[in-house]
Amino acid sequence: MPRDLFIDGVPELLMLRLLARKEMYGYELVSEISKRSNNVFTFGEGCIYPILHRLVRQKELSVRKDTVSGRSRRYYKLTKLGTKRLTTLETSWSNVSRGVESFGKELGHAT
Amino acid sequence: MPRDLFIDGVPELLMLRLLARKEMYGYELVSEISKRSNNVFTFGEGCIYPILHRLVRQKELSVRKDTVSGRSRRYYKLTKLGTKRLTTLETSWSNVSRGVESFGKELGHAT
DNA sequence: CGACAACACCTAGAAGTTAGAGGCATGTCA
DNA sequence: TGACATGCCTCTAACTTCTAGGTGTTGTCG
Repeated sequence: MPRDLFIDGVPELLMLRLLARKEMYGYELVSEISKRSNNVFTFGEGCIYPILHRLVRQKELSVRKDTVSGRSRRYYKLTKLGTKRLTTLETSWSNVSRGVESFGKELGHAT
Repeated sequence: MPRDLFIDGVPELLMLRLLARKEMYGYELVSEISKRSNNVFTFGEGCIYPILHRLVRQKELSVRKDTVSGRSRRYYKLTKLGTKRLTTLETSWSNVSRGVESFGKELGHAT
């Protein structure tokens, strides 16, 4: 089965949006994204974790280890760089989104 | 340099939208997309041609050779399969687009 | 004539992202 | 004890776009 189109970059954007509000752990992000999007976006853990690791590597997220009821968790939080990254992604998304929409409109209104 | 985000599938979508109106040739598509999008999207030939070839391979486009003022051109046109493909892409784009927007609104990220 | 831009097509390979499958370990509850 | 949900992680495959090149023709300008 071919991968879903137009998804490129969306997981990262949604993750950063959530993390901009409060720190969260990986598993939590997975279920929160599904829930908040009404199952429109159902990214698995194999999708979320690599992105998390990359963002940490790029110093856009910071990690805090904690243990809750015997289970170790890694809480991720935005750094200043991460905030900039989010802004960049929002701008980028906005450009592409409006670009595609207006492209469609131009074609629809032409006679 | 990292690849542009959120672009995945967009070239194909725009190409199909244009080809749904009239047959066009590769070089024409390249410049038309740049022009129509006010240079928001500037896909090079190396991006357009492989997609064209794949769509023909999948029988979603048909080709017609022609020679205009001494220059040979390959005109591409949508087949019935191609029309279905366009519908699929439009739906897919719509889902992702609305998903991201509503996800943003819930969080208070309205622009 | 000779050089050069514009036109028109094409390929190969790299880069980057998501998806799937699976492996661990812990705590709870019947 | 066994079954199950929670929570973390890795590896590999698959997919798409992008860069950088290559080929050949036409028209133009000095």
